[in-house]
Amino acid sequence: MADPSIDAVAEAAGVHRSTVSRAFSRPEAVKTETRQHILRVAERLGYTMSPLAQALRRKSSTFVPLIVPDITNPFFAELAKTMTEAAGQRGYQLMLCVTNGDTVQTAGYLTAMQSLYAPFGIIAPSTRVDIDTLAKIDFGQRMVVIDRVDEHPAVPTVTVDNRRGIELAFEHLRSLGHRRIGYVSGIAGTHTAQDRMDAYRDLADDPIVLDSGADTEASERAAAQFVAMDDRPTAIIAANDMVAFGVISALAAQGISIPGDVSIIGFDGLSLGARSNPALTTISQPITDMGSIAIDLAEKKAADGSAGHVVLEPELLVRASTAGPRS
Amino acid sequence: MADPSIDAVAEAAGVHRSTVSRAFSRPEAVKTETRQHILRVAERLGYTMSPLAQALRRKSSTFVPLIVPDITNPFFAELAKTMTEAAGQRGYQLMLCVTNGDTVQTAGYLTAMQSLYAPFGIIAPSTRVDIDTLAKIDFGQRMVVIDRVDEHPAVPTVTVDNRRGIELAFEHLRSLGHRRIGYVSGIAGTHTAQDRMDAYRDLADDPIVLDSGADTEASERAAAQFVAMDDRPTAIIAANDMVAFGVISALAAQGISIPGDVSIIGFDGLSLGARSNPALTTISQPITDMGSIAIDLAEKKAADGSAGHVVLEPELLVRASTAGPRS
DNA sequence: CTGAAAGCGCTTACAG
DNA sequence: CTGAAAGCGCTTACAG
Repeated sequence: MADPSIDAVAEAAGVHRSTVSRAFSRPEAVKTETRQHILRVAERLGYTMSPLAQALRRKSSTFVPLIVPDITNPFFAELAKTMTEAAGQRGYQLMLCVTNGDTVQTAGYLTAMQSLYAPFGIIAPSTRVDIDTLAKIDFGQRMVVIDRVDEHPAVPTVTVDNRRGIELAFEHLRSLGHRRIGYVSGIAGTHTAQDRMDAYRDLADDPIVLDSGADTEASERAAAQFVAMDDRPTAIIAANDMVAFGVISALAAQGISIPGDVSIIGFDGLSLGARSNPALTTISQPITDMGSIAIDLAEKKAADGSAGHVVLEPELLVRASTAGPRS
Repeated sequence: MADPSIDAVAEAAGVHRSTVSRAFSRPEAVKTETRQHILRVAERLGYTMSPLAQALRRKSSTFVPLIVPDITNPFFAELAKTMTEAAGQRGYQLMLCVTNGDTVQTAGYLTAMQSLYAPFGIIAPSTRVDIDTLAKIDFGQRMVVIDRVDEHPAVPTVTVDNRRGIELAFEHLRSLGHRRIGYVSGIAGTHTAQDRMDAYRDLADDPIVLDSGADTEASERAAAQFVAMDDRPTAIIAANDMVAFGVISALAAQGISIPGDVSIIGFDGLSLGARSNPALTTISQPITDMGSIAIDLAEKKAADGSAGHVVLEPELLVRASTAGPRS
């Protein structure tokens, strides 16, 4: 049997469909008695309102897209999880859009969400979007991005203080006694990656940047490079946890022991780090906060046009991949 | 400016809106000349059809839900990725629904998708749904599940041959010279988990089942148990890759070397296994095929009511976590 | 406080 | 091959 429509409820309750509509969306505009009667009838009939019809009529829906480049990357998966919850609590339906780094795909999602009357959208960091073309499409004006966006101050953003994170990593490593501290970066091109790298270069006494990239081979290159060095660093800061995992795997395959021969610290605070070998010491980002803050910023912009820029504090999370240098 | 509607295109092209509609959805029903003119005008105006209005009118949409318990689990993330692609190629829009194991949430998604006129849906393995209540709701009749569902042969399913996978693991380990082969399982309760465990018990000469569960602590318990044994197994089969990672981490923390002291083989074939320490030997599932097959099954059922049951072949993927036993 | 009417953007028999 | 009409399930000024 088909779902009952608003007219079916109206008829069964002996009122006009506009009254049924009000009973749900503006309860204070309907006499209590009438409303309760309607609600009861609706309940009995198993009525649920069609979000489609509602969105079409209102020209606004509760679908909010989260655009990520790759859901297979645990960082985005964790972000998606927390954002799904944050969105749900506020009455939105998060729609996960995976672009695989394809700019055309991204544009496609944007126009699709526009036709779905999404109130706003969230763009995850390192999603390749041309912010300028974004500015051209109407829906583009309603995106908040989880990254820095210097050129367009009107775009709300939420980020972690990457410089502070790298600083925490140095503090931890130095307090352990390390002096020669290297760095391995992931894919270049995002602000986040850039900020971490810049912070490393500023803060290192003697910067040693190993070969980088996000694929497994890049990790192997970095490991090979490390092994070939005369004066190896005693500790390595990885641009993010996934890079750290890759480097640890490649280094261990070359017989290097962690943290015995070299300490490694990651960045992101993935829960996966708890079950890696060794458990990963890392700089953790408050991913959970990011989700709700992103939504807050979007709502705030919709309300008064203001573009907030929130910067969150990272934290040191000590596990087992760092120790004092071999004496 | 608002998106142009079908009427705007019709007016600009000097035809009736029904003709515009046909030009898109039943091109062969419109004179070539007229159609090309309409398409040109639509293009110029930047017209995109409203999926909302279309679904409402047709009472059918292209939204297909993929219901997963936890997107943070890399297996589901990989499944989501491949399914997104498979769906996209066939003109569907995959909507990822994360339940966090909550049955009420799941039911909510189901009714939501029903009101969105989803043609069908996919349920990932180990998603806790009461198949019987599923049978009651209308949309429930149009789900395909990626797991075994013995009680309801009318539900299309796609699975990997779990028994064969465990067999492959034994073959690999035995050919390496292992005789005492243990097992660590994940969360119990799914058919998949059950099938793998049953296969292990059948195939082992002398079953040794370590403490199990999916959390980090369970891994630690399993490791502690292993360390305390007088006659330790020389190899361990883990019910899935995530469990393998956890056990390796916990074992290594106790000073056990892998594969030196004990070989470990996983099950799933996550790409993450390539960057674990050591890189994980595993039984890989054809996750990519699962996505497109699930959709095929759904379409087939919609077409002729038949419920297909596809069983896929697993493969041995040798990496670095297995080796011969210490002699 | 409630009803009647118009309309959101589309599709699809039905005529012609 | 094309147009005119009805209608999908809702909402929201406008009357009363």
